[in-house]
Amino acid sequence: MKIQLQEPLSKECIQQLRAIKDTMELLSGKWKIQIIGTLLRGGTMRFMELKRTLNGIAPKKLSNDLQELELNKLITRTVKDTKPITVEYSLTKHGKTLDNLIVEIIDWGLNHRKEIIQK
Amino acid sequence: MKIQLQEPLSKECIQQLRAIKDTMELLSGKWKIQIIGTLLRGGTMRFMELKRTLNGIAPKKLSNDLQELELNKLITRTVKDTKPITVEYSLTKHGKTLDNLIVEIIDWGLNHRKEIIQK
DNA sequence: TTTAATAGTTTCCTAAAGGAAATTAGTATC
DNA sequence: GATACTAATTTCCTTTAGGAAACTATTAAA
Repeated sequence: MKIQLQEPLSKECIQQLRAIKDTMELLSGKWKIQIIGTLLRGGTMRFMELKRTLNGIAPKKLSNDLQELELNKLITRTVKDTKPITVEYSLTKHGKTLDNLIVEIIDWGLNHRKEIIQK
Repeated sequence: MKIQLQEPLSKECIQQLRAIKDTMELLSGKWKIQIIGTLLRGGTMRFMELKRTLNGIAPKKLSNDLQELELNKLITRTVKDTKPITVEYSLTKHGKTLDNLIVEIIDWGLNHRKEIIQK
């Protein structure tokens, strides 16, 4: 019988696991990446514009997700003093840094579908 | 009053949204990326080895997630005919293509933590 | 004055994710 | 014969995610 001693994980490794957790908690769920991707394409958009483009999202969900993304400094929310009030959402500089990651996610997903289906 | 006509999303855009969905469904959850990341570092590993390294995972969860990853051709499961049975898990070639993506996720997460905390 | 658009919030419900603890079954050591 | 290690599976439970529908409040057009 072999007793396997466990080396404790290195600090670097623990940091990396935490980084994965941070990123995935932010991006997990059905809508968040779609919201960010839509804003990447569309620039500044209003609530109803987002709601229409993200076909099928419930207003509660959109509202909640936007709040969470704002808390994390990925988007800004600006209330315009127009006649019927309008609210504009756009990505922050920090939010735009998700561009590369989203491209990777898309590329991997496209390739994965090929891999799974045709073999 | 302006009526905003909606152009239907382009085929390319629909494909991209589907690719995001595919990738995120596969990687979402508390443990899957950690399992893949661990196998990327550790090469071939046994069930109990994984369980010890992924500090805190319930055996049921590990078992379920491994099955799901195997179904998606990201890992292989090999039963060894040893005295107490051993089972080895390792990444497929396809599974290893997640390397880049995971690096991006880690890098973004590290940077995000700086961005949020110190400002 | 009814209708519609603005941007949400509230309530209620279902489904999925995930954890804890016990169990299984084969083999091997004490 | 009791204990322990292998790799799970089973049962039960709580938490979280997310959807549907109704509602609020303001403004403006028909």
